[in-house]
Order: sequence, then structure tokens, then C-alpha cells
Amino acid sequence: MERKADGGEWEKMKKEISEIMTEGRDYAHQLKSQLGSASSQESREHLAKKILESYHKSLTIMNHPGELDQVSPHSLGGGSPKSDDSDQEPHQIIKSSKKSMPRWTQKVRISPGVGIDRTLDDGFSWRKYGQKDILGAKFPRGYYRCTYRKSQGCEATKQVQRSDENPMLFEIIYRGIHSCSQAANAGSPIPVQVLEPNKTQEHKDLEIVKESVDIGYRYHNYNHQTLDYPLSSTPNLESNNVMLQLRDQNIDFFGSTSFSSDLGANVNYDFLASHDVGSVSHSTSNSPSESPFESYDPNNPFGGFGGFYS
DNA sequence: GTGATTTGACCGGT
DNA sequence: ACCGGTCAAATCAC
Repeated sequence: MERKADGGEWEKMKKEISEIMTEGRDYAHQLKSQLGSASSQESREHLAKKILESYHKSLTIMNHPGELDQVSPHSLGGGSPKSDDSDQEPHQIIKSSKKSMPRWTQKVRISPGVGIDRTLDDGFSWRKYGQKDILGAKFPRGYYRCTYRKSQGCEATKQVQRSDENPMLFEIIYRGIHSCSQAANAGSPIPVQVLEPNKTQEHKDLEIVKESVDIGYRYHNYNHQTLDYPLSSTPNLESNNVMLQLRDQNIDFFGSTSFSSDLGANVNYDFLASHDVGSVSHSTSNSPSESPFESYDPNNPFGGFGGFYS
């Protein structure tokens, strides 16, 4: 059920990604070592940018094999490469096969004192289009699609299901990449680390790097099956443990705090990004309380965690 | 009135 | 035939 690419293609892809991730790791190491010293903000930003670039490339390869040539590194710094969503045809690729859409799972735990609605906010506006009882599951699964599907042809969807064993846990399956204007504002559909607002900038930098390197390394491990990267010095941020799982690749990694896509300013695939937290305005409110999701508002689920402030 | 949600029906894959 | 995913009419909320 996985790769559609034939063996050769896949091997080639793995190799490319591996190389890119290795490069990214090196930059991350450099950045990490600079954090302790009095290096310039500029230099750190440069390194962070390089790291982003490697993730961007890797993810692009994974999601759209063969398109790497079209990836613009400039997209990382400022504008969204997909902001020109009208003319070029990312849609064709995405639409061509539902199965080929990138897909990943996030498990979100509700924290006491934090509403479900806030806990689950991912920065995008979603519209519910169905709910279904799933065989063997206690709770029904909710189906959501991007609010801008009609107006902007955005194909992103997600499914939300409450865990059987632990009702405080929600499994969210995302499919497709946002091609709508939200993508530019809200950043990555792939969740990104959110930091607590009272951390120092350096601490934030370090954690972001840790997170992204950790993610990258696990992917790297998947390819090489030998490494384990422990960059582990983060204080506990476990208000919301989140597991992100890139299903197609069987990768999982655990983040130590809530994720939010509010951070990424630029590109769909950016893991870290700038800090535009500007809240995405959501249009809905709701209060359906019959639903097993209780007052879960997919449009606002994560909001309370703010994002990555600078 | 407009836009979001609910829910039973329908469709396609296995 | 079964099941997950989507559609679309009815309903609800603002």
C-alpha cells in the first residue's frame, strides 16, 4: 500500500533525501554550537534558513517526486512558492490521485484546563462534510475539508477521530497540502514545534533545531536503520504530546509540545519558519454538543497555544 | 440571507 | 457484501 514509485525511483529518492537531510543536520549542528556562543543573529538565521531549505527539498521530493528541480530555495525566505497558486499547476499533480496525496497523522492530547477547541487548532479553516461510525471504533470519525476548497481549489482534508482507549487523545489524519491562501499565512500543514512564550530566544532556537533535526534524523534513520539521534536536552514541554506520523513512510516522531502550523510563514513544507503568528481568522463558531468531539471546533482547535513568538 | 453542520444516501475499493 | 469516504438536502447559527 505504499510506494507507487518503482524500486529504482524510490531508491534514488531515498538517496537524495538522505543527502539533503545530512546536509541539514550539519547546518543544525553548526547552529546548535553557535547558540552557546556569541554568534550573530544573522548567522544563526542563515543557518536556520539552510536547515529549512533541506527540509523543504526533502519534503518536496517525498510529496512530489521529480519536482525538486522546480523547488525554489528562495521560497524559504519570504514568499510562498505556492502563493502563485493560480497559474502553475500544482493542482494537477495533487488531484491526479488521491492516494498520492501526502498524508500524515497527528495525535493530539487534550490538556486539562485547555479546551478541546483550542487544543486542536491547527491554524487552518476547515469545513465538516461528513461523520461516520467506524467499525470497531467507539467514536465516529469526522471528515473535514479546507474551507477554501471551492473558492481556491484547495484539496487539503483531514479526519478527526477520538481514540478509543484514551478519549483525551485525538487522532487527526491530514491529507493533501493546502494550496489556498491560508498556506501562505499559516505555514506548514505539517505541524511545527510551538514554544512557550517565556523562553529565551536562544532556547527557542535550540528547541526548534532539536525538533527539526530530530524529525529529520528519524527520517534519516528510516533510510539507514542505524542511527538514533538523541539531541535531548529539552526541558519538559509536555503539556501536549503530539505524535506525528508520516504514514506513507511509516515514520513516527514525537514532539514534545503542541504543534501548530501558525508558525511557518512561508511554504507548505517548511518545518521551521518565521514567526508570523498573525491569527488566521476563522469563520465559524459552533456548539454542537451531541458530537463525540464535544465542542471541538476544527477551525480553532490549537489556537490557545499561540505559536512561536519572537 | 449566508455559510456551517448534520446525517442518510450513495459510491468506489477491496 | 462490507466498509470507508463523499455528497447533498435539510437544518442550524449568526
